[in-house]
Amino acid sequence: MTGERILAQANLKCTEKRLAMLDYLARSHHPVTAEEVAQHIGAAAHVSTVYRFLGTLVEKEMLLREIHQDGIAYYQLPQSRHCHMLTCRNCRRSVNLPHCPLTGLQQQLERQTGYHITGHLLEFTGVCPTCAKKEKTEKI
Amino acid sequence: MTGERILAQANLKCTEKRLAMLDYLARSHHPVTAEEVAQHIGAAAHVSTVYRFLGTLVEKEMLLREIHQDGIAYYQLPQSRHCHMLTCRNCRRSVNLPHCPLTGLQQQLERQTGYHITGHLLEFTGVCPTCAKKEKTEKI
DNA sequence: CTCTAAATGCGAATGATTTGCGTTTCATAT
DNA sequence: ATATGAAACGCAAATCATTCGCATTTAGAG
Repeated sequence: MTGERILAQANLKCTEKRLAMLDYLARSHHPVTAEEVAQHIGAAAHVSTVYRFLGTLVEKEMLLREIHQDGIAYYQLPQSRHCHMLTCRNCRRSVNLPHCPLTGLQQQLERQTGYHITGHLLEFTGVCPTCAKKEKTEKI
Repeated sequence: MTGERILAQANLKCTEKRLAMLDYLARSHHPVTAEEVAQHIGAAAHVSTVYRFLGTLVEKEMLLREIHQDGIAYYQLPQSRHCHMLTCRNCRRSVNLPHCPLTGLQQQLERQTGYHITGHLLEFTGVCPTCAKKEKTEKI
């Protein structure tokens, strides 16, 4: 969906900065931080502007926000296929799971609990092969 | 496991405050915040002391820390069966999943990525039946 | 009992995020 | 095209959980 369309649907004014932010979000195929958004858009925007805009979209349920285990909020446009991450606790490098393994479970859970489930967070933590090798070397 | 035993195994000195903290953790059958620990122990301890002690235990992998979607760290002693939560975004009331559905997936993921996976976080967000009813009423 | 390393308290520092407010810009009606 | 009110923006100060530095106290080995 194009940035103009998203803004119209959200009933928000169309500005250069907002289009740039949406463009960056659409381009990123993984969750990104507000800081990253602020840095990677051509039209420089103040961090507070970025936070405010992203927050507004989240309120309108047109953007997903998840707080990862590093304590930082990551944002992503809701795509047909969202993904989850496996992050190295040492170097923070992460790989994505190819697809979300929870869709079926979520439906089952809704039936069992009566909750209307609006989202979920799944994050794996571990040690990547490179760091595992390093740690082994250092211990000798 | 008793508090004395945990401290001995962690190679940490045995103090009144630490025993109180461990006691509280053992008594809580759900993840708790550092703030809660500080408030609910008889022997008053400074927050920084609580944070330091909990942090030390986490480092030694004798305590689990997970950052929830409210951005706050929750701690729990590792039990034979850990669980995950489904939290109402409105009233914060939560129900537990009966068991962790990720064990198999995690092993498969280790094979595929070469990462050594040390933990995971799974958290569902939704609206509980009570709040759903309320929201519907308010909209009329 | 003595002595040292570890534990504690306190306050200041940190870092992501939010907020208040004055200024600028969008977009709608004239 | 222009005026105008509302929304967006920039900036700096506030917030809040968490961490850190340092001086003081205490556990527990010898």
